[in-house]
Amino acid sequence: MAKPVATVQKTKVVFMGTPEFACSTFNMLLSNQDIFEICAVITQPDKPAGRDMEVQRSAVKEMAEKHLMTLSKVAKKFPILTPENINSTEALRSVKEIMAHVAIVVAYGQLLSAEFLKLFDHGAVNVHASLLPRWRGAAPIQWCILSQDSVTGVTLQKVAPKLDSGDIIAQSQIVIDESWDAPKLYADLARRGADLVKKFVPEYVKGAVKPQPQDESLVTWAPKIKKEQGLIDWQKHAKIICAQIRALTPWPGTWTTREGKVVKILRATWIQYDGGQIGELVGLDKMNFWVQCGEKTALQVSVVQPESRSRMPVAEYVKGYPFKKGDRLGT
RNA sequence: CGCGGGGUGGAGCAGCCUGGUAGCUCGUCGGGCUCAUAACCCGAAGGUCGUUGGUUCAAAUCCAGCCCCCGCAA
Repeated sequence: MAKPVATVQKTKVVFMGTPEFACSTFNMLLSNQDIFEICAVITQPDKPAGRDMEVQRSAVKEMAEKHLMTLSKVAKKFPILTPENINSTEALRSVKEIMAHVAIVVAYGQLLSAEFLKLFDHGAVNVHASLLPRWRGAAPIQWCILSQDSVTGVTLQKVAPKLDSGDIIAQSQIVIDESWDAPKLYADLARRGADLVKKFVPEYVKGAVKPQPQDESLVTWAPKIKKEQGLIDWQKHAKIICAQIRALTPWPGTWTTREGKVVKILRATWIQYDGGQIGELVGLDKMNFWVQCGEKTALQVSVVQPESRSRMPVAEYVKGYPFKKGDRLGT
């Protein structure tokens, strides 16, 4: 019954990734070591982060170290590399010694030079959280939701020196609606990305799939999100504000101000309404409050987070921070 | 020692600066009103004020340490 595993040619890979998003693919590699031989893991160096600036390791490094600890002393282990600059001559030299077939890159966090890509027989492949050529760049998931796209997906591309411009090996599509927020889409695309890697990387290495070039006329960009993008502009259509709330969670969040203090809005829907000034509180009940937005719409808010406080339903928020009709937000 | 905000009956807050009866909006329980109510009226229960120690005749309130939560920054 058992397959003669030893006769199967394993794909020798170097895995490169950093945050949570990369862990799905990494985990897939760990549990498919009959197909993939993990020669090394490369991730971003530990950095001070969080409150008190404690040094923290990346999600991938944490997972890798936990995995290594479960192995017996004689088991074959892979090294974890955390170069400050992956393109430095020093880093290039140590990666070259690994002699892997291909690098699998998922949200690694550093651009890869042409020199680096030459270190592998088949270069590097990358999981990107959009349907390239749409949303090249650092924050495809957020921009996709901000733009209210109805279809998105994940792309497996051959890494080119120019960011996200590589030939497409495979894609997986998904239809999304207003029920999708960034964390949900992250989780879904991470899983789909892992599936693509499992299915297509061995094929690609064998030369069984021919990567297709991207249509440069359809390129759009998804630059890194800036904190200021979370500030609500009440002039906008409430639908756009809803998209903003779904796209920018959990970071940087979407907020307005009330009497000089920040109030994050964590959950909201919208309605047609025209009866107040922009940013004015136009309605209030036990569970929600409504704020006048642009284009005859209003935002119906149900969950908020006041400055220095935890998130809470509006039902509780209004007990401690009483509202009355006509109050203004965002001033 | 990166910066700042906060921990007060079951929930959300005020009170702290200018020490000395525990307050507000709700919820809960009992009663009333109503065809009815997440409505209204009457009444009641429920709090070691995060924790440890200090100052004081007296600490939620002032001082020091510790624990936990939140935001900024990365």
